[in-house]
Amino acid sequence: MAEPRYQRRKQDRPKEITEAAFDVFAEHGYASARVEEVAKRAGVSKGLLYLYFKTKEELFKAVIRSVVIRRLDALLVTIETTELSSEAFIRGPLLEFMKRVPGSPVAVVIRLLIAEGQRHPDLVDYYWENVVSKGLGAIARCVERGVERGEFRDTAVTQLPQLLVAPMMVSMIWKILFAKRTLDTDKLMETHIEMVLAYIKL
Amino acid sequence: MAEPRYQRRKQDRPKEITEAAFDVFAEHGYASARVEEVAKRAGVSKGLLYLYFKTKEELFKAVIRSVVIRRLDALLVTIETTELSSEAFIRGPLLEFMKRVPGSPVAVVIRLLIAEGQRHPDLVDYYWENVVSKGLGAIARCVERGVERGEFRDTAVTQLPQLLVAPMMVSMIWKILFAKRTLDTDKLMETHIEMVLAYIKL
Amino acid sequence: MAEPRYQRRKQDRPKEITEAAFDVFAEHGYASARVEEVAKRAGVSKGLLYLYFKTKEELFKAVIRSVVIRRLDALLVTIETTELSSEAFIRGPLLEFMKRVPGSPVAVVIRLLIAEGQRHPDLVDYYWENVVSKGLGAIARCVERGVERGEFRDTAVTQLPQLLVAPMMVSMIWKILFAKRTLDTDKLMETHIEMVLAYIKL
Amino acid sequence: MAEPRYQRRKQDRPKEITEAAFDVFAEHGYASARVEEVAKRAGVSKGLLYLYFKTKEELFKAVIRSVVIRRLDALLVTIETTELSSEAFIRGPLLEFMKRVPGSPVAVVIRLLIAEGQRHPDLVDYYWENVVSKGLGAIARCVERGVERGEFRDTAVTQLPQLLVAPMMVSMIWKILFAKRTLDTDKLMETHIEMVLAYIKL
DNA sequence: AATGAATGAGTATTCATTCAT
DNA sequence: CATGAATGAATACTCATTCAT
Repeated sequence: MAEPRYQRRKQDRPKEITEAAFDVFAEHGYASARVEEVAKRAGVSKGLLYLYFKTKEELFKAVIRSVVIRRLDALLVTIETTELSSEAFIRGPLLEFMKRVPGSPVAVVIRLLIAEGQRHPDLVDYYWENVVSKGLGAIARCVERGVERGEFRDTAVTQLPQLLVAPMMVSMIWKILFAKRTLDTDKLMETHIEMVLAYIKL
Repeated sequence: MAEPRYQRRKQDRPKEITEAAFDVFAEHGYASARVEEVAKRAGVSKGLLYLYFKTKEELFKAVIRSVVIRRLDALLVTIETTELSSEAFIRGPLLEFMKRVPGSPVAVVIRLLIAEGQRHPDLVDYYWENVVSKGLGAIARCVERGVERGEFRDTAVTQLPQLLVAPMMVSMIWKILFAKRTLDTDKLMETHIEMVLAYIKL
Repeated sequence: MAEPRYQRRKQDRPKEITEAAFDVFAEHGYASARVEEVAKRAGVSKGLLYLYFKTKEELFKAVIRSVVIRRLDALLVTIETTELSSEAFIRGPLLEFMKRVPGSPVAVVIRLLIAEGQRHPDLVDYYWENVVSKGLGAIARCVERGVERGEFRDTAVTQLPQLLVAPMMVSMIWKILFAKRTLDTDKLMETHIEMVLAYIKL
Repeated sequence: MAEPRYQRRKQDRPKEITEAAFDVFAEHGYASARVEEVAKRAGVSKGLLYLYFKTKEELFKAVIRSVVIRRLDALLVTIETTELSSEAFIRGPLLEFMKRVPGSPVAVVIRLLIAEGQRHPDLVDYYWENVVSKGLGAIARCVERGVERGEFRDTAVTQLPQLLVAPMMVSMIWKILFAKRTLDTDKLMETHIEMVLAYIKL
């Protein structure tokens, strides 16, 4: 009767909890987030929460990790397998991806990492390995391939993929801090990409 | 030779305290910073600290403000009064300034604001008015002048000075989070400026 | 044989705590009472205490209220339903009641109210409505009935029931302040009642 | 030029301080009164205050004592030397005196004693010896004299002078606690005296 | 004598974590 | 597994008192 639901919930518990935790951390930051509030929002008792996550810190790490994994992989695969020219890829899928990031949970994670990173170096390492280094590596390879194919000049951009994503970072910070001051972040990123391409195209 | 327990330095106290507080907040963030440690580092009793700052929050705000004011004004004045061409100014003083920021206390303040901004909107407003809006405004005017003088094309950059400072933001975040992964932030900014100038120059 | 550290007595806790708190407030007054001592006497951790009472002030109010409610109602009912003559009632149940008050917890509450009333006007209001105004009202009605029945003259006593309870107040204050100086408070009240009755009887 | 004032102030300092302290204690009670506020209101530095009174408690005691002494003596002398009959004295000077008390500083002192008495037994002793026992003794003697002179019957009132002052106590407590509920305290005391006299007169 | 900056012990309150049920 | 009552260490803030000036 009600059992299937019960079964299902049991399976989903960790996810339900990290999702509730994500919201709470997003709202209050790590230090000011209450474990109790996480439990309440997850519809779970405090005790049960501690059954799944040994400490608040564990929970925090789980939250960061759970958000991180998803999104990126699709992009990475596309980069490796795409048949588009590098320019087309940058103008298309990459720009699209960058536009989505500042409003996504990733922005929250970045904020949490900036705030708490110093006290959780392993988390930063994790994030570095799974997101930043992978992401930047993929972009670098995309540019490289453009160079190899004779689309692009060989410029510092090949070594510094950060140059491509910089406006995404700015947009993210802007949304976090200055939400009430409008900024056309799409335009920002489009123009930036334009600029970069003008600079590197042969 | 014992240090005097009493010192009576009403004039210097606020600065001594905010400086100690800056260090502590920089290390731990707002929530995890202990008032007692601030006092200890300032070589002062907890009680005295509360004589100068009514609450921990007040102290935090004083710290943010004390860091903010200084640096920027010199640059702004230079922008308004310089006899350099816009290009020369951007390549010279502005780039220099941008290179210095990521390693300066401003980076710490940014980090604190990103972490705590949501709970201290007045602080964000303060920062916006005194730093961001002023700074971006000055850069925008510099570009504008370049356009007026026939140095530059009229591009989106005129409306989006964020495009110029984006790599500075990236460098800052990088230093905060990934200090141990080297990144040639100077090269990053130089290349970026190169790119922008190539894009906007007639 | 070690006492269990955990007890789980949600039902009884509030009463256990307010009772301990009553003792502590009685001994030290509000301001000098330490929450920690209340907890200790209640055999409870400080944290638990705050689970039941949001603040020390809340606890204080709960204590006052918990003492107030009880005692009076029986008397009030008796006054309304008694078949005794007013004189017999005053000489009997009322006098008995008055004799008991100065040694009862009510005396403590009065002391606390006198001490702290100014800073807790709502508590004074509460006490006024639930005790003083009810009690004086009932006594007034008792006298009035005596007048209606032709037992008593219509004197100022009808309007000023305080005249009947005055020696109870004196006895209370005396016990609070001058416990070590003996005073036959029973005799005091008996004589007083005698005096009043002599004055109002036809 | 300004010297005389300086001299004068020096003489008056203790009085100025205790007067300021009286106000502050009256407003906040002992525990919640700030020494700093006393100093400020006395127009004196905290340090100087501690030159005159070793501790807050000393200051408190000085305040209590300073208020106590005055008023009573005049009455006592009058009682001993009056040529009025006892009845006339009670109806006249004594009643007048009683009427003045509830609105006088004495009421404040009583409140402070009720609140703090337990922790300052010596103060209670002091008050007992200098005020209560003297005052009640004098009233008792007045009644006694009435008995000796054949004005009054020999009743319990002779032994329990509290019976005469009871409504004064009630009025005092009333003003302290229920200031906003009107009570004709003069009428209360007049009627009471009437009652007592009717009871004890031959 | 006079000041008020400085001290530090003391206290209410919070919250991650535990554990009897 | 699940609960939430219970714990207690941690921490911001206060205020009587001291003492260099």
